[in-house]
Amino acid sequence: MDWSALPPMTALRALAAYADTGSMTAAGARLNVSHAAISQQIKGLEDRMGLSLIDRARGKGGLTPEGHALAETTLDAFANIAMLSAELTGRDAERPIQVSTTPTFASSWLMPRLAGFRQKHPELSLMVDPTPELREIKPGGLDMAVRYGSGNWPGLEADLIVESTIAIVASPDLVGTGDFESPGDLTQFHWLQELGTSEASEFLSRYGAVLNTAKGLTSLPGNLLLEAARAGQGIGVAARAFIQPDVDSGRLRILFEDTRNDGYYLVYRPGVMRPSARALYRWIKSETEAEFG
Amino acid sequence: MDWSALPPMTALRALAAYADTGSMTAAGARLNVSHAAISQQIKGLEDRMGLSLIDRARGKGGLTPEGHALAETTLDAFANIAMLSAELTGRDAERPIQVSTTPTFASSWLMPRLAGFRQKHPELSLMVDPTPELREIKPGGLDMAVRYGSGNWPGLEADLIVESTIAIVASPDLVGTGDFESPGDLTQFHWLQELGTSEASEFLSRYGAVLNTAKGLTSLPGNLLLEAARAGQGIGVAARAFIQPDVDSGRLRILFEDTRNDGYYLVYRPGVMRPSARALYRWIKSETEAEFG
DNA sequence: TTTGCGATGTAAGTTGAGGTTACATATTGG
DNA sequence: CCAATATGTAACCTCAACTTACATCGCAAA
Repeated sequence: MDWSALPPMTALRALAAYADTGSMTAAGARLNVSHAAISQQIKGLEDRMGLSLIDRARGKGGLTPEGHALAETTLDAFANIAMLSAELTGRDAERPIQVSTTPTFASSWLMPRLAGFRQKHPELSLMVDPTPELREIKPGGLDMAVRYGSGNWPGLEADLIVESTIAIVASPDLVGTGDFESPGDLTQFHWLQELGTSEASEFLSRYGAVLNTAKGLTSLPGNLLLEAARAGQGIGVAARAFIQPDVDSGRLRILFEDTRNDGYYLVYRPGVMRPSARALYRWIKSETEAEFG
Repeated sequence: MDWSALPPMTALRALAAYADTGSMTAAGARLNVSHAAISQQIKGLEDRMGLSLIDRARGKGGLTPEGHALAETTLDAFANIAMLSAELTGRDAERPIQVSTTPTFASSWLMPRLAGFRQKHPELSLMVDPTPELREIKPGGLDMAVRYGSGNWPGLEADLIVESTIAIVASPDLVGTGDFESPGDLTQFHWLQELGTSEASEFLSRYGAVLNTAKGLTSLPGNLLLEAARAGQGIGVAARAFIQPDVDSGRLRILFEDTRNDGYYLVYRPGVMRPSARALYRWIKSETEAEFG
């Protein structure tokens, strides 16, 4: 790392503020300095780098592509630092814990038990975001996420909390009690597909190549899929761990089971976790250990 | 963005240099300041944040977890800025263009045509890195990458350059000329698996669940897979686009073809691209357009 | 066209953050 | 126990980054 290549931070800050506000005067106000300071800083930066950063021809607020790129990168870099430092100093203690989970995990596991966490930590507030895709986990944003997979998320820590294969299930009312040779034999039935979540979608999208002669396919959110399968409306693909009650009671049969033993992981950034998030982390770990471990 | 929450940059720089070198004296030397300056900056930062960043109990170079986290984030943030600014000022004009591609694309498409690029731009130097995993594309590192997928890489631009499905292929000498109902019917043959690259590995890892009763499976790099398949050593999984010659000449038969129409994408960061990289970008686009588009 | 106003550029002077030097105070290995 | 080496602290210094003041520009209303 060549520190001497770094432009002065004050100048970058001025540029970022200018990009953000669209005017020197406003940028000055934002940073609690005069407009002249902004003007001088930006000019100094342009001199130093030997290229123009703001586009003086157009109406106000114009940046050249280079200026825009530099402002973006700067803003991003500074924001990361600001968020982390807010976390470390505890200035964000009251900010809600933010967790993203797959819809299935949220409805099948988390929601039923949330009251227990609330009771244990009444002072903490929590935001649960059940979305298919994993968004970025970073200081100031998501604290952690629950994802289905093999535990390999580059740059992130991942603790296995619930081991579970993927199972192909159906109501006995639909498929009877006989055996099937391969998933291909099930093409005579209607299929239920989960809307793009990590548990089943890849599995299905691959089998889809084989099953595309099927009798049709309904896509619906994960929490409704099991209900539909129980009602005999089709063949469903679901995480094994959350259908045991249905199997025990005979409402669902497991027709095939993936041999790969993936599972639900608690995913988070390496390093220090803020206290409120750590409380949730410990609670999820102990609850799942008590239940599955 | 709350600018007032930002710690002073000089203090962060001092901390990062300390983390990097493991000593105040060395950090001072690195930044061309005295050791006392480092000491004062770090102490000031600790005061301001209200927590200790360096671990004075242990042997030298010790950072607390908080200090470590802050130093990491700072280093990353500064490095991004430094790299971008080097690009913008053209100070890295002579640095080689760095491209990462999948092994298959590198051996089947890029390598045979590289001489053409060298001839057109003799002054540019190029580093091709054929690796399965997509590493981070950022200023100062990778300029662009060629990946197989559906074109959805969050935060990155991706231009489709070669459309291609995934095909299951084999030599007629091995499987004869008859038809097969489903991939499951091929379990009687030996399979050739590509070593964890994006083209075929996910496809295969899913079918693996069905095919795990197979007669065995050989894993080998992508460029050798086709040779082995031609020689009748097993069933192979490969990108459709690069086996046309083999199909035409009768060396390989296509047994199944994925219905999903993914392809090879040229992946890069949004924003300005440095001139040398832009030259390669344009060359790849025009070559692939002439050939496939 | 003139007038007025808001934004930006430039010059000159001021100030405190960030440096220095100097010295005191650990810590370590021979 | 004594160099030798690293870190903490104090007192002072200096210039980068600011301010204020004024010139300039573009534009819209009179």
